[in-house]
Amino acid sequence: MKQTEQIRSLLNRLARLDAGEGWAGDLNPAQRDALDYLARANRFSRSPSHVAEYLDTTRGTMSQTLKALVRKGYLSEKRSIMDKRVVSFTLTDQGQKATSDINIINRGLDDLNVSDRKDLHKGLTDLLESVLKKSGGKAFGICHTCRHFSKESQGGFCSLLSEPLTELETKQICHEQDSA
Amino acid sequence: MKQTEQIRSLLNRLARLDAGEGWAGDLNPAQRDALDYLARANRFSRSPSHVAEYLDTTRGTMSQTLKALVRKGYLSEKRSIMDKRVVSFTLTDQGQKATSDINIINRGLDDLNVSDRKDLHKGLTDLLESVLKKSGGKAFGICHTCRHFSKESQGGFCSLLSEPLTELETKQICHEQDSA
DNA sequence: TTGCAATAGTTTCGACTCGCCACTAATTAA
DNA sequence: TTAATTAGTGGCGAGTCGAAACTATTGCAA
Repeated sequence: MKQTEQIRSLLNRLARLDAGEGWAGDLNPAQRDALDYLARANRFSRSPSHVAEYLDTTRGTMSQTLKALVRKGYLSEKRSIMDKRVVSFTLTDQGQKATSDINIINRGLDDLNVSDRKDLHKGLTDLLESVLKKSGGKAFGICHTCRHFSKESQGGFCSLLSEPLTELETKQICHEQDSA
Repeated sequence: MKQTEQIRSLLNRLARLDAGEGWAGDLNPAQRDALDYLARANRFSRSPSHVAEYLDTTRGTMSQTLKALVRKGYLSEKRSIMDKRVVSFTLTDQGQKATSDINIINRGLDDLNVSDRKDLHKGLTDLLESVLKKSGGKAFGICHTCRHFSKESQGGFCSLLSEPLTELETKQICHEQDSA
């Protein structure tokens, strides 16, 4: 068996072990993935389309998942005033609380030493980058690593959207992020 | 965001990108995962229970998935004579053909250099080992790395099952595998 | 300005996974 | 010879999945 196939197999198996724990509470893995994304995305990146693209699924499927999360009280929904087609989601207190769970992958990573963990992080980051390049997918990187970002005394500024950014926002995921 | 959370997130995102491709043909990701496992498992490790445990799901769910794979012509089913409760699956020609697909993760890995790929492989292997230790899961490792295995001129021998093994079988996954 | 294409989101469809639980049949232990 | 265990199946309700049809809004261009 080729090494690349082994790596792919390991990746999938670890993700399945993670998903097996994703059923905690009344959430399923897909709902948990969506909630985790929304907890880390900035205010320009919280629409059904963005979550769908990040999680590599369709808008239709994601619409259902988000509807379930709203119904269960994890998210609240708001229509944009600027563009009345756009919807944006925010985590409720219950949603915030649900994102801080410790799971089996985190506990497993505690056993690795600092250097190995750093290597693993870099390896996965590099792999994701090359996969996204080949598939044409967006990076969904962190705001302050973007070529449209400029730092200011308090937070920063996005030259693409012409918007000032709070300190917190500069550390969140942006769907427009494009590495400097 | 903590580094362990970032790693978990990367793992899940890569697995989702892989799963997105898993819909190739008339198979869905769960069916493809089961088929991939069966293609690599030895003759003692091809029952619904084994696939279910490997993929961290229930026997009930797996029973359905395997039934779908038989119906679609990817697997054939055989009841054991020794223990009439036991069922074992074998890949048909169509099943064999379906396992050799190249996918986006493999293509992405081609961009990494040999050393980084080796590090990634080791990092994921170590992580899986420590996760399995914490969750009490079985390793499902390769036969010839097992403490019950002894090498012979042609293939080997399993002292646990008291069975001679062909050369090919010593390189397959065994549900009884326990590292030497 | 009207008229049409593009975009954002929703809904419905059929196939299927998922955990859970109840069930049957076969095997093993007491 | 019961009783417990093990292997597998089947059904339930919730929900994911891609695909496709649909509404509403926005943007663009003639």
